[in-house]
Amino acid sequence: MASTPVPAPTAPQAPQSAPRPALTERGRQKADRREAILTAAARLFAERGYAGVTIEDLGTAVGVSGPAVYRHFTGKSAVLAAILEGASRSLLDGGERVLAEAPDAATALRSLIRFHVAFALGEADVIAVQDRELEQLDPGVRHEVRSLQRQYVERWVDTLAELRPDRAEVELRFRAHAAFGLLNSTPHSARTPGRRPADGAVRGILEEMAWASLMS
Amino acid sequence: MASTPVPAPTAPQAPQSAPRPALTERGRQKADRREAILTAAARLFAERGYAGVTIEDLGTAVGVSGPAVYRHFTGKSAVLAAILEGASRSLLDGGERVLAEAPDAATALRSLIRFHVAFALGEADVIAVQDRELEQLDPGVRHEVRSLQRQYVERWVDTLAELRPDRAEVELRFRAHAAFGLLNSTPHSARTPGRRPADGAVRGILEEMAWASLMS
DNA sequence: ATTTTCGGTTAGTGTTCACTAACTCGATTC
DNA sequence: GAATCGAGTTAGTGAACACTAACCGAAAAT
Repeated sequence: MASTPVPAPTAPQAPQSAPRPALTERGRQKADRREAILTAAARLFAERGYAGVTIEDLGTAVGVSGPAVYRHFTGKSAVLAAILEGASRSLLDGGERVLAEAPDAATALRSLIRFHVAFALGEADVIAVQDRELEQLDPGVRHEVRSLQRQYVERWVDTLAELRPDRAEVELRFRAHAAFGLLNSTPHSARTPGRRPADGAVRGILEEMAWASLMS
Repeated sequence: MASTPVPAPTAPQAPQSAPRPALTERGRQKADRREAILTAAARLFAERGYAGVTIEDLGTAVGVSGPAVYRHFTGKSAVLAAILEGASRSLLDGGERVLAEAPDAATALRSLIRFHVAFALGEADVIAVQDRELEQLDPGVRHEVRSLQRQYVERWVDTLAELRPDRAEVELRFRAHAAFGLLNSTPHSARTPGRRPADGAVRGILEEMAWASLMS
């Protein structure tokens, strides 16, 4: 299983509302800081939970203090929203990119699994947050994120349906969710370091387990 | 796969410190209320997260209000501690009971899976909390819970090692964790109701997926 | 060179919330 | 039957924290 190349997980990008890309010095520094806040926030939210992190923590983590964060986000929940929207958009985009290149359903499923494993290993913090803190979102954003997640799941379900037309869609959807649970377990094991196979091996094992569980 | 009977998940029980079981009226009512608080707390913590639930919420959920909870627990974190200690103890006890009766490793693994599926489906709230809120515990209790969880995992690893002596222990441990991720995904799907196979089917599918992923 | 913009600062402000104090009243004990 | 106990109540109290106000100074625009 060293065939189809998998696109690297895209960095979460500002959803819309880039009022001025601004090639100016300040504009670039601002974008960098925003990105730094998002990365630090993902790590902190993953470690201590959304409610366990203060705005002050967020600022301190990137070397500014407290209310400076409000120059980049309208509030604490907007930081969470940006993380989760970015994650679900990256997953959906990546999934679609992967499917567009797959010649048949079996390859498609293999590629989806490879892509998702790469994402879960590369963005463990984001995955952990996405799993845990969906409920903390404002209703509007929550609906948006749920919609993106649903679309991503449907790509898996469609692919599985080609491979196992004998099975009901509702079963395939349930199996896809269970497989996500399996693949997204890496942040958990990552929090218990040391007791884990080498990084290269982890990829292969997860891919094997996911395939076996889905097709069993 | 309708053979070995699986013991029902034990209700989480008071860890130690039962200063007086007290067959008196008041004693029984107090125990009932304590139990009611734990059940309600598990549901609320699962829904809104530990930090998203107030002591007032806990009281209201069982028909008393606010500070009455302190008659049963020394504080909010003690409620979480009781839930997580109960859960990890139930899992370990159940796992050991199941292993004691298994004639061979293959049956043992099948029984472990059946037991864990039953627990995850029956105590979805507790499972969700155990997955998400471990970090919120006071260090002492956290260490205790981690130790119990570790012992439970080791039962799985030992069983797997008999079936797959060719594989390194560290891989088997990683696989066990991934399988837990798969099995513990049910609270997630449970939060998205309707879109899920009938309860009877869910059991079988999860058991099949877990077995396939572990033995692949 | 002057004005404007804006990402940063420190110092509040109002609210939420865990926990405590003081008391009440029925069940338990003597 | 009187004394005690203890699970409940309501009314604080203090701390943490999201967010705002007012100001500052350098980069950007004119």
